[in-house]
Amino acid sequence: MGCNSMEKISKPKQKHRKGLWSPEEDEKLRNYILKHGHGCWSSVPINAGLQRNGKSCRLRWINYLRPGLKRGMFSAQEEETILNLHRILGNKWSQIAQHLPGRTDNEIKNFWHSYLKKKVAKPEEVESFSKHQFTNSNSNFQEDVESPIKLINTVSGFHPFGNEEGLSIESNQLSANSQTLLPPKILFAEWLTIFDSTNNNNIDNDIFNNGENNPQANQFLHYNSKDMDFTQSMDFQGQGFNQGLMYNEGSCSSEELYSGVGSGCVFDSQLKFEDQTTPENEFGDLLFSGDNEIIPNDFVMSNNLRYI
DNA sequence: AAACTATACAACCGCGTCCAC
DNA sequence: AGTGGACGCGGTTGTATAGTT
Repeated sequence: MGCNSMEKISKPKQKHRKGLWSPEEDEKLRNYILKHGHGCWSSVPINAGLQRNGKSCRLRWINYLRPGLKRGMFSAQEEETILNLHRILGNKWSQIAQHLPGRTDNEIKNFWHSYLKKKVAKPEEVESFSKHQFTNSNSNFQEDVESPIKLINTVSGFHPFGNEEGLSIESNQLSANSQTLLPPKILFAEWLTIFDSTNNNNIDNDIFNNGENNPQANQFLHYNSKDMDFTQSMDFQGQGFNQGLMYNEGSCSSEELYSGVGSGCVFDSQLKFEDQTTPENEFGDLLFSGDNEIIPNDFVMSNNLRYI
């Protein structure tokens, strides 16, 4: 899956290093992926000159090296988001992480085990929180909540469907199929840097032109970042679509993107939507709601997926 | 100062799923 | 249809550091 035959061949057996990553290893991995993309993870350590297995490289990249990650303390809002989503979804850390831009599932999981779990275990400490969030705090939340989408909106400020009336889910469906609660998951089939809104340079233009004239840009077009989803890269807090889609604010040149130091980058891609019983077009409306039309109006619909 | 304990978080492991062959 | 490899997820372990005795 995801590896072509050329990438699968000639993998020498070697003893893989384990344990903490050194700064040198981080540097090798970062440089390699920013330059070539990860492609087939099992080939990454070989090509990058690392004595690790592909799985370890993938984890290190996703949880630590990937651009756009937040570090440091969780905010009160993030904490509330995790608590509420955990009530609905349980230990679905990856799904919870989709609502927390810049946070990884591993980070959220650790935060839960080290802090939130204990907090929830002490009812007096969460009582005020529960009363604040839900009008009827003395009974089962899953039976009381009137709209799961409203809940998600409340806790994360995220309005995936434009209006909550667009989705009606009976409350007793919550535990039966928590998948239906999620906003449409949008995956980057290919992670592309498109442009620096203030500084169109040659690389950017070449990328615009599908990398035809620039090998480096062409390589970049093959960057496979299907790990990223749109909720992690889009800023829903009100900034324009022409800025801050990846890092929430500002913009960055492609050099900054390559080096991972930019304060904000704009992505476009062959965006792929996972339709999770959402009404059609409503999320599309959201994507069109900015000053700049970033999504061409040519959705390709299938049973389960929406492609742009 | 040393030993011990608690905590946070990075990383590993096993399993389920997907996909190419 | 069966098989094997790769990926992604969640549970668990390992390790570094801070705090306490």
